Amino acid sequence: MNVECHNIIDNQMSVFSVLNADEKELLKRNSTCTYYKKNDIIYKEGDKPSGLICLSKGKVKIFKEGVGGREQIVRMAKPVGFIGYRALFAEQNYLASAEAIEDCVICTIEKETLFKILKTNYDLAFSIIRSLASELGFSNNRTVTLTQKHIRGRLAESLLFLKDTYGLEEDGSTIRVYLSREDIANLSNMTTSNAIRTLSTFASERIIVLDGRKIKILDFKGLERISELG
Amino acid sequence: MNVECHNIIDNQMSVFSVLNADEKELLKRNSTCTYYKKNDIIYKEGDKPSGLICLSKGKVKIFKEGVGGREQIVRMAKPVGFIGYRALFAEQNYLASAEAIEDCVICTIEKETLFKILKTNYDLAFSIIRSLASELGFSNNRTVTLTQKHIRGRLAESLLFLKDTYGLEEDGSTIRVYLSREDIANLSNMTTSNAIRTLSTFASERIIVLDGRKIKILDFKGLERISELG
DNA sequence: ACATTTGTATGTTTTTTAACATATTTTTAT
DNA sequence: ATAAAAATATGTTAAAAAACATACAAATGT
Repeated sequence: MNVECHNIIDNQMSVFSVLNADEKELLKRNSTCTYYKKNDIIYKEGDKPSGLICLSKGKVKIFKEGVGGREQIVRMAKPVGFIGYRALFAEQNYLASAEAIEDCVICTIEKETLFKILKTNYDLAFSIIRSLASELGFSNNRTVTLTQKHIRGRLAESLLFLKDTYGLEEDGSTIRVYLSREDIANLSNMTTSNAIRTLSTFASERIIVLDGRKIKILDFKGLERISELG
Repeated sequence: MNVECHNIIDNQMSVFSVLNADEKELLKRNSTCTYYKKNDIIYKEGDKPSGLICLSKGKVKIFKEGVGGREQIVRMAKPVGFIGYRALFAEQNYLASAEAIEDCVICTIEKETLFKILKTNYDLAFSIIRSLASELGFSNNRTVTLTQKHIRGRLAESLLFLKDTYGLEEDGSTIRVYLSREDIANLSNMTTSNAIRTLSTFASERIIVLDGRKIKILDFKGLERISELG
C-alpha cells in the first residue's frame, strides 16, 4: 500500500496535474512509500539518487558538511515538496544530506519511470527548469547574505526565512517549526553559542519571545530592519 | 550581419546540435549580435531578460550587490557559454549583474523563439535542466566554502577555480584571466587589502608568482592543500 | 608632460566572532 | 526514580578579518 504516493500524484495542485491517467498510473506503480522518524537520515552526501523523493508529511533539513565537519543547512523542505532532485537531474551523487526534523512520510518515484514521462511532457520539464532556476537564485542570495551580513542580520533573516517557509501557528506569531539552537546556528552560519546569545538578545529587545523551541515573533518590522541592515 | 550568432548555433558541440536545420534557421533569424568593451555592463540586477545571452568571445563576471554595495562575484563566464539564463528560465528579473572583464561578443537569442523551440525539444530542455542543477550544486558548495574557510583557504580555492574555469597559458602555469585585486577579493569574500596581502604571502611562500595581474601557479598541490584545509 | 585618478601595497587599530570554560536545565535511557 | 547525556545559557579569552591610514605605482585624460 502506498496511498500517500497516490495522493501526491493525483493532487490537482502538483506538477503531475499535467499528466494523463495512464501516465499517473505508471508513476504510481513505480513509487514506494517510506516512513522516517525524527532525526532519521533520508540520504547522505555521496549517495546515489534512486528516484524523485517527495516529502508528503513532516519537515526535512538539507545540509552540507564543511570545514571540520561543521554543518551548513542549505535548504529546509516542507510538504508537499521534492527533495534531492538537484542531484537526480544533474545526474550526480548527492552533494548534501537530508535529515528528518519531524516524523516524515516520503514517496519515492523510481528514476527511469520519471525520466520516461519527462521525455514526453514539456510542462513537467519546464516546471523542473523553473524550480531549479528559482532555487539557484535563492542559493546565490544566501551566499551573499551569509557572507556579508553580521550575526544579528543573519539570524533575523533566518527567522524570517523560517516564517516564510513554514508559516505561523494560529496565534499569528509563533513560527511553525521547532528547531534546536544548533540547527538555527547551522542555518545562519554561526556557532550554537552565538545563536543562543543572539536569540536571547532579540528576546530582551522584545523582538521575539522564546518558550523552549517555540519562537514567537513580536516585531516583524523590527526583524526585517535588522535583516536588511545586515 | 550576425555571423557570430550563426557560428554558435551551428556549432557541433553546442546544445543546439540536437536541432534540425529549420529550427536552427529560425533561431538565427531571431538572434542579434552585440559587442561590449571591457568594463561594459551587459545587464543589471533588476533588468528583465529579453532572451538567451550567449557569450561568443571574451570573459564576463556575474555579481551581486550586497550589504553596503559590497560586491560578491557568483559566477565567471567564458566562451562559448550562456549568461543570465537563470533569470530567463525562472521567469524573473535578473538577481545579479553581468559585466565584461574583457572585450566581448555576445549573441542574444530572442526569448519567445527559444521557448517555442524548447517546447518540442526534450534534449534541449534536459540540457538546461542539467546545467541549472550543476550550477545549483556549485552555488551550494560556494556558500559553504565562502562562509567556512579562512582567508587563505578562500583565496586558494578562488585561484584554483579561476584555473579550472579559464585554464592556463602556454607556459602551463599562468592563469588565463587577468583580474584586478578587487575582483579577486569580490570573488573570494574578502576586502581588497586582504586579497593583496594574502596574494603577497602566497608569493613569498613560493606558491605563486605575481607579475602585475598575471598569476603564475608554482605549487598546485600546495594551493590544493591550503584550499582543503580551510 | 603633467595632473588626476585608479590600483596596489603594507602597517596599525578595532570590531566581530569563534573558541573555550562552566553552569544549569531538560531530555533520555535504564 | 535516578543517572547520564544532551541541550541551553552565559561569561571570558583569543583569533580572525575588517576598517582605517598612508604611501607609492601605474594608468588615464587633458
